[in-house]
Amino acid sequence: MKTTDTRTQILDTAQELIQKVGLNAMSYADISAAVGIRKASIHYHFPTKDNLVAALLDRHSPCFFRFCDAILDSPESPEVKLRHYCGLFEATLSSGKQDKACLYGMLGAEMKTLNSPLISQVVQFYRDNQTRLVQLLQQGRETGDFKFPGNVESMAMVIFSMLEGGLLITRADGGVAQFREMVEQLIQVVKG
Amino acid sequence: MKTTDTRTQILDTAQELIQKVGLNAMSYADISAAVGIRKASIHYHFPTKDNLVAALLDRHSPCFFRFCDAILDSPESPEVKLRHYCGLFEATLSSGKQDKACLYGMLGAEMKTLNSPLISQVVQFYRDNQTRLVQLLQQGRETGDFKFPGNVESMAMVIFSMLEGGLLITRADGGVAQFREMVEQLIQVVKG
DNA sequence: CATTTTATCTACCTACTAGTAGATTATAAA
DNA sequence: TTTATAATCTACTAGTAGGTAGATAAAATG
Repeated sequence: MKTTDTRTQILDTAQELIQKVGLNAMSYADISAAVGIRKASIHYHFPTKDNLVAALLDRHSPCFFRFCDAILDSPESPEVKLRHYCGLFEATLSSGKQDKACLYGMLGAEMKTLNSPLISQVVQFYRDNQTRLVQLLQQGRETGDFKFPGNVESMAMVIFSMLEGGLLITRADGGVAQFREMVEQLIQVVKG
Repeated sequence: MKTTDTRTQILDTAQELIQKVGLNAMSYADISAAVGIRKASIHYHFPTKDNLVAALLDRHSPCFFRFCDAILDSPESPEVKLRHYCGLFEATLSSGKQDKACLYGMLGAEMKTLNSPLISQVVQFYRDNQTRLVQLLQQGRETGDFKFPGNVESMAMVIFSMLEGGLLITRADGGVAQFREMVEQLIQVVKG
């Protein structure tokens, strides 16, 4: 019955706020109110906002790709793997009050207000996803499950852009049902 | 050689700033500095920030869909029309220092900090695009130019999400070249 | 020319931002 | 028990946010 340590509570709260309203609209005062400690205590754990966000991404990225690679390394068919991969994004949207978008999607929109270390972390996330998708599409082509024209790299971009954009758009209108429909359409297209 | 009127200059500057850094990171002071007038003068033209953004969207949306409908009503083939439609998005990315994303994409990310009249305007833009895309895809299917599985509505969502997400992602990494490659891949897929 | 309207200005307000200094409490080690 | 460390607090700073009051200048109107 031990309570989560403060540092983790701060990170959890910050992440939720960023996914909801964005980094620029989230303040230490907001976190303070949500966690139930004073602003200065947050500065004790994370001296600057940049420290906080960097720590957030350092924590999130390995976690996401652990899930991701578990899917890729599973004995399922490429189609099922792709479905599960897209499910990682859907999970973001369907969690809570359905008001959260992808953490890196939000930061991508606010990219020009970030300083370079953070930008690199965000860009790296995009590239790492691209790599995984290329791998998965290649696999599907070899097994004959996937039949689509063009090259796997371009197709991976199509898919990743669609997932990131789809989260933002269906959050605004249509919700998780629309998102699912969109993913299903994508899979039909990839199967050819 | 007449100079653009102040109101227009304010709107132009605000739009550019929002597309670059987002609404929450843009201030009246920023606009003031760029246009070369005092903050209070901006408040004369647009009493509140909400007024400004509403005016911005009121101006932008008709303009965008005039372009959009000109493409749809042209005598070109569906494939060429789709290419031109995607070109409207590419134009945003390739303009200026290649640091601008879609106006409505940025506002979509910041949606939860907007108040409802603005939210409606953003959502309407998404729906209006969806409508146009459905129309275009239907047309292409009838002429036999487009051959893709599933229904046109879902495919329209795939395309629009990809365009919005693609702008954000390629702005961060890859630039307009990557964006073009992604669009080309999409068109191959739609042609079947 | 006199008056009104439009547009801009200076100077300010209140609320909030990230961040700091230093006192205080709790925990753990000696 | 004493001492050091870790974590929290109160109270503050300087800067910026959106927004307002009221003076002033410029343009149009009678």
